[in-house]
Amino acid sequence: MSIVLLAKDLGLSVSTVSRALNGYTDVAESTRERVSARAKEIGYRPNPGARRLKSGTTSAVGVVLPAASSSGQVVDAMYSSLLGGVANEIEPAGYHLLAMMQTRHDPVREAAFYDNFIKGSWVDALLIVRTRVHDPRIEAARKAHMPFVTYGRTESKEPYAWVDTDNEKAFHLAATRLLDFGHRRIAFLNGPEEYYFAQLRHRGYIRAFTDRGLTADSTLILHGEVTEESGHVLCRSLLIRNPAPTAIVCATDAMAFGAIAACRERGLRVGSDISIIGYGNSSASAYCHPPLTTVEHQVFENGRHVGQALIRLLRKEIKPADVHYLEPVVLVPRNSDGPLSATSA
Amino acid sequence: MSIVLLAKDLGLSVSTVSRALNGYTDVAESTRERVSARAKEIGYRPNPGARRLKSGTTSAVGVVLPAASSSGQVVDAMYSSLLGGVANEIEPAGYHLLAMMQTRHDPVREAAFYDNFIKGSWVDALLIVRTRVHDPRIEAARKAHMPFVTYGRTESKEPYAWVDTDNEKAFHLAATRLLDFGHRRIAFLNGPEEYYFAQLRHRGYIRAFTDRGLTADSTLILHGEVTEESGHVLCRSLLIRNPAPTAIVCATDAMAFGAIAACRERGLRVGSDISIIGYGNSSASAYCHPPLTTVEHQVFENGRHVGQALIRLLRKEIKPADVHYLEPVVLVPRNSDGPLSATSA
DNA sequence: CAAAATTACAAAAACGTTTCTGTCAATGCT
DNA sequence: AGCATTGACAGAAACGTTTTTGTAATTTTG
Repeated sequence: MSIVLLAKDLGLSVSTVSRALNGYTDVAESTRERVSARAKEIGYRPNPGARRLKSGTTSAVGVVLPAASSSGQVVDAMYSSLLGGVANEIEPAGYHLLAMMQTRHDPVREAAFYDNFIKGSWVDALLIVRTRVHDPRIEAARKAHMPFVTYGRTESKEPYAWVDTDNEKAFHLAATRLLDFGHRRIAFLNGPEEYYFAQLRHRGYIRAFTDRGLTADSTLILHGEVTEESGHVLCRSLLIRNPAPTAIVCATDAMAFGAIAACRERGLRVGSDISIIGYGNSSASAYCHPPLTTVEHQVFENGRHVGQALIRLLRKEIKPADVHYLEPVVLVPRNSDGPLSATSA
Repeated sequence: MSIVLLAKDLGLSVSTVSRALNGYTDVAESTRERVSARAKEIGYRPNPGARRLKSGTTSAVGVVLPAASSSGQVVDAMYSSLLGGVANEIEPAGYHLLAMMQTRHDPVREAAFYDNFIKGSWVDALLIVRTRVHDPRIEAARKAHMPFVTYGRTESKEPYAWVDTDNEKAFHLAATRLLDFGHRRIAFLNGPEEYYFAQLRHRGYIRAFTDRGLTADSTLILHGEVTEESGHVLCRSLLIRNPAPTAIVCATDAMAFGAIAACRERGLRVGSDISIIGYGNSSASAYCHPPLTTVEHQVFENGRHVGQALIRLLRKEIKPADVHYLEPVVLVPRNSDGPLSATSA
């Protein structure tokens, strides 16, 4: 069912039908209605390939799914929600989401991958996730004049479009809460150093100490994957120290679960003997034992902001320098932390 | 950089260059090498839109992300892994993954959605997830001659391509283990009835009883979303009964976490006072308290099988009737279950 | 009222491929 | 030698749109 058949059926020229369907002003309102009515009737759908060839646009936004760990087998579960939020916003605007997979954690191949993808004109815009402190992907997209939004920020001289959560404030809040409880030996199970979010969280954690004239003990800051496994081994290494930390703030709820398990193995009661704060407010965090004090993080909602930004960028309603969304931070107090007890001090 | 520039550069005709690049036999081996060498040199990439228009193929596989709950805001975290596995397999073959979002849980709109998508020739093949007992999407894809693989099975007279986990065996195993422990009042927190996986799990659970001449108490079978929240409220409703169940098998680890929380609220020690078995072997299941007895479920790996099936289907190397992959079942015993204690009996 | 402007449509080129058909030389066969 | 076959390439149409340009008829303007 092509446009030429539709035109023939209507007794109009192909160009008029095309212009009618695409909202041009030089077609009479009456014929426009006649055209769209008949189009719907016989189920005409413009061929995306032809449209794409002619107009040079793809109606697609690209994203590459990063493997969560070095194993390359896992994808961070968070991306389900993020992509869901993005798709939710871009689809009403006629865009689809094209997902690729980054199988290996290899900077050289990554550059070639992105280059191939951008130059191949597969998508009209890009969503860049898991931003690193210095991220070459941003330069690559800018050079190719490909609109993009990053989820997470990066160090860049040029302005760019980003959506992010307030990592610094979140961990400032968490550490401050623990300091208020009287804790001083507060460990920090952070994510991999190369990611910018880890850097920002580090900054917030440090600032909580300096804000009250204290200095953080840098030996209590550990880096690792944001998984239960990693949280478990990292926390174990912390607990055999002397003196051991009296509180731990974790980069994700998953890490916190691992840490809680490690504490339990040592006979420590989480919430009284030791305090633990997570991040993400995952649904599990409300049902674990003890219920986890954590920081709200609405990934689906952030995805919606990304999608909106993408659309407005594609429509040139806004400049990259003007799209910044910083998710506000809310701490969710539960029972995994508390005042420094006499015993642990 | 189009093929005509490349042809001009090489002093060959466009058709010869095209045929050289696409592996036709009527081009000399020497020229083929010359062409591909020069193509790589000047960075020629066939325009996907043009190729798509001419050949009618899109190099894309479609999948629609179902909203997890009726709220329509959440996407099941499992899909990250599944899509990761799929992408991992189809990308080396030159295919991408096109993801859409099903915002509403509405059968009528769903049909229109799929119809629009299939007819619109956006993708070469489809991945259908969250199969229901009777699933109209399968008939729609078949009618449109669109190759497809389902993740999860359905009731269908005609053969079709599917990848699934052995739901029936998994819950037969879990229930049998609890029966072996001496439990008889074994509740089942199942997923929504409309999904076929729930039906199969039900069947396995029932068969565990009948296999040893027992009959399951149907009032102990509850249906709900596969979330912590749902597991929590369902389990609570179970525990106020008299007599209460002495064991619970859950459709997912998440449900089990909710159930564990409900038990703890009632002062029940999970693993001795009451037994709980989950499903999925999520990373959290190993670190919660008590560590959860569960059933292995490798979603990424299943995704890879889906991807392979899709590729072989697209290459017509195999017929839909011949692609069936049933993930083997392995029970992971941990500490959340145990023998029926004298007190609870 | 003639000229200019506007309205509503049509013709045709173009996007960059793929593939069908054609051609010419070289080779094989009887 | 004469004819059919094969090998290696070229020409040209076609895929289904969008968009530039063109052109009548109608309306507005001075």
